[in-house]
Amino acid sequence: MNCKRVTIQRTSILDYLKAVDTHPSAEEIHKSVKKNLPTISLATVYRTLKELEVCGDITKIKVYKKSRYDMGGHIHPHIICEKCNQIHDIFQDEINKSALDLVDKTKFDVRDVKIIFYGSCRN
Amino acid sequence: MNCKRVTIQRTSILDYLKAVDTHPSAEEIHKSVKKNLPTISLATVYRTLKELEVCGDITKIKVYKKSRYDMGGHIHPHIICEKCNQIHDIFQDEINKSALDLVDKTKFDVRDVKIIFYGSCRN
DNA sequence: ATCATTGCAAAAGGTTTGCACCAAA
DNA sequence: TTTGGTGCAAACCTTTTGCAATGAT
Repeated sequence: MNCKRVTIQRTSILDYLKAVDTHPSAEEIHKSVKKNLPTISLATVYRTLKELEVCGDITKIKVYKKSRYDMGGHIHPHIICEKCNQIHDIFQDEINKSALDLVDKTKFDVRDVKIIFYGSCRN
Repeated sequence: MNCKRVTIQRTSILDYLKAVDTHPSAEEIHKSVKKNLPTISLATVYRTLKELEVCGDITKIKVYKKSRYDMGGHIHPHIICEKCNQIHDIFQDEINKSALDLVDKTKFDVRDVKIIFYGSCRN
């Protein structure tokens, strides 16, 4: 972590994010981390998540009103299932690449793409 | 409009959205429509926008905390300029199409894609 | 006359912030 | 010791909602 100080709160949050392959919300993260660190506050979770996002270590995905966080190693598209209300990762790099290739780079300096599909998974 | 009743509020909002080629927020829409219809409330703007979105007539784009609305005829990618903080339309249909072609449709029933580029425009 | 729509004000709900205290360096 | 991090509670801000009044059909 490229923070100035390594605290138990920060390492706990990061450990949790590393361990999990879902896309938890701040509240879910808070609830889980609290099990081993009962005094941690939601505010700290938000502050840490913001840092991690700015550093590019995690991706924030807005679903309805809540933000969900993804610590998947590299940027990839997601699909939001409107039936089960879950976020699924799509590990097809070509999608991101082809979008980046196609966009008109004479008009824009592109830094990042977020691609979100909406539909339903076949669970 | 496929609403049950045609009111001056609804037609005003729709007329405004049709006239404009930017991506106004609910507040901006409210402010503009108010000029000719001083009593219209923000709540009505939100209620109307929600209807239009459900009907598929407009697209909602979240930027930071606010929602912005796009009534562009068909779905297309957007780029959010991190310098001027504006949303620009990208009219390159191939981007959406290639994303839709690439995503694994054996696992998902895809209804819609939202593609947002982040970067800067060359203004 | 009916009942969807409106305006108002209050509530909701996720996220941020001020501040005093605490702890990593 | 210094100064960044934390917890708490209050504030924020956009969006939603309950309700009585209004107006389209």
